[in-house]
Amino acid sequence: MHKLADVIDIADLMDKPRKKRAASQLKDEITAYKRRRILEEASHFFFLNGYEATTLDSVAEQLNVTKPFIYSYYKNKGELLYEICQTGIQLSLTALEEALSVEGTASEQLKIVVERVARIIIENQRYVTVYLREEKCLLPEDARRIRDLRHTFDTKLAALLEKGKRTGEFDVQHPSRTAIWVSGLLSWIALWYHEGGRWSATEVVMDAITMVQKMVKPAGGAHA
Amino acid sequence: MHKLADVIDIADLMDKPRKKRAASQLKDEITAYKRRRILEEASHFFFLNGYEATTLDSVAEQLNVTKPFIYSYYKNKGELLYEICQTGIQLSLTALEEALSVEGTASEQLKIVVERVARIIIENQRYVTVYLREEKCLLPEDARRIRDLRHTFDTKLAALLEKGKRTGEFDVQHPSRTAIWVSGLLSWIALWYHEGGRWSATEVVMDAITMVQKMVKPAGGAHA
DNA sequence: CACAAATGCTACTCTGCAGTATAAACATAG
DNA sequence: CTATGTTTATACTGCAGAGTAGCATTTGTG
Repeated sequence: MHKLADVIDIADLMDKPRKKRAASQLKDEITAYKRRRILEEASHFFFLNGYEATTLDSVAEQLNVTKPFIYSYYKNKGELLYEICQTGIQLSLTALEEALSVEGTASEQLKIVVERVARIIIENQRYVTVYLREEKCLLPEDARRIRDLRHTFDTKLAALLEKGKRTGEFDVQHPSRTAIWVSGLLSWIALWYHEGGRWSATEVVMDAITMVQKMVKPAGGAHA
Repeated sequence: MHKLADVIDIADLMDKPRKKRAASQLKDEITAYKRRRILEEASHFFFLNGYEATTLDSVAEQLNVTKPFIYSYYKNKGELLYEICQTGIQLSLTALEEALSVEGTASEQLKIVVERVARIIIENQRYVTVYLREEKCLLPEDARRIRDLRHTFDTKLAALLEKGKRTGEFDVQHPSRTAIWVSGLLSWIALWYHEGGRWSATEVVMDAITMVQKMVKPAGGAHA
C-alpha cells in the first residue's frame, strides 16, 4: 500500500494546487477503506450462509449503513463476489511466489511453500472457502480470470516439483498432476478447519507439511 | 431393492385381495422410479448451476413435466437437496464399508478402500459435489444428519489407520487427523475431476491410491 | 454565512421463483 | 358406459430481494 509521502507528486502536471491533491488522495484512501470494510462483512456472510442466501440488506445492516451505500462502492452483488474470490486465490498465489523467492533446495522451498500457503489459507479462510464454494455464481468472464490465477498457482507448484524431481529430492512421476493433489490438500484446509475446533492452526499447518513431504518423498527415504 | 416375489405376503392380514396388493406394489415401484428420475435431473442442474440458481421449473421442463408434478413427489426444494447430499455421502460410506468387509492386511484394505471410494466418487460426482458445495443451503437438522454420516465415514477410516499403525504397516502419529486428510483427498476428486478432461478416471484413481499409500507409509519403506 | 458538491438515506419498482388452488385428463371398477 | 379415485397440468399468489430515483444531510469553500 502507498503512503501519502511515497507517491510521486504530479500536482503541477495536473495543474492543481498541492492542497487539493493531498485532500483528494486522502479521500481515495477513505474510499478504499470503505470498500475493504464492505468486502470483509460481505465475505463473512457469504462464508456463513452462502452467496445467494445472503442479502445485501443484511450486509448493510451489519455495517450500520444502507443498501444504496454499498451500491455506491460496488456495481452489484456479483462484483462483490468476484473481489472476494479474487482475494482468496490471489493471496494464496502471492504467498506461493514469496515462498518460492526464498533461496534453497526444492525440499526446503516446498516446506516453506506449504507452511506459508497453509497459514494464509487459514487466516483468510472466508475468502478461500467462498471461492471454492461459489465459483458457479461468478459471471463467465470473472470465472475465467479466477481460473487463470488458479492455473498459475498450480503451474508454479508443478515447476517446483519438477525441479525436485530433477535433483532427485522428490519422487513424483507426474509433477503437474501431483501439484493438483498438493493444491487440493491445501484447499481442503479451508473447507474443514474450524477456529477453536479440535485442532489448532499450528497443528494443521504442521500436518499439511508432513503430508506433502510424504507425498513427494522418494521410496528409499533419502531426505529427512 | 425388493423384488415383488421377495416380499412377505401380508395380503390376508390386511384383508385385501392379492391382486390389489400386487398392483399397489407395482405402483410403489413406479413412484420410486419417478422420484429417482427427478433426483437425477435435479442433481444435474444443481451440479451445473448451483442449488439456488436452479429453478424447479427448469428441472420439470427437462423431464417434460410441470412443477406441481415434482411437488407431488417431494415436499419442497430443500428435500431434493437433502436427498442429493445424502446420496453423495451415503454412497461413499457404503463403498467404504464394503471395502472394509474384504479380509486382508490394513495396507490391502486401505488400497481397496481408496480404489472403491474414489471410483464411487467419480461415478457419482454430481451428488458428491453438490453435497460439498451446498451444505449451507440445508436445513439445520438435515445438515446434522449429513454431518453424522460424514463423521461415521471419517471414524471408520481412522479405525483402519489405527489398525495399520498397531501392526506397524502405517506410520501415522494421529490416525483420526490423518483420516481427515485422506477423506479430503478423496473429496477433492469430485471438485476437480472432469470427465473427458486431461486425465482419465483410472489415472485419477491410481494416483489417489499412490498418494494415500505414501501418506501413511513408514519412513523405512518397509511395505511395498 | 451562503452556496456547492459530495455522500448517504428513504421509499420505492420490478422481476423471478417457490409454492398452491383448482381444474382437466386419465385410469380403474362395477 | 358411468362413477370414483388418482395423476398431472393450468394458472395463479405471495414474497423476498436486487437494483434505483430522487430527496436529505453533511462537508467543505469563497
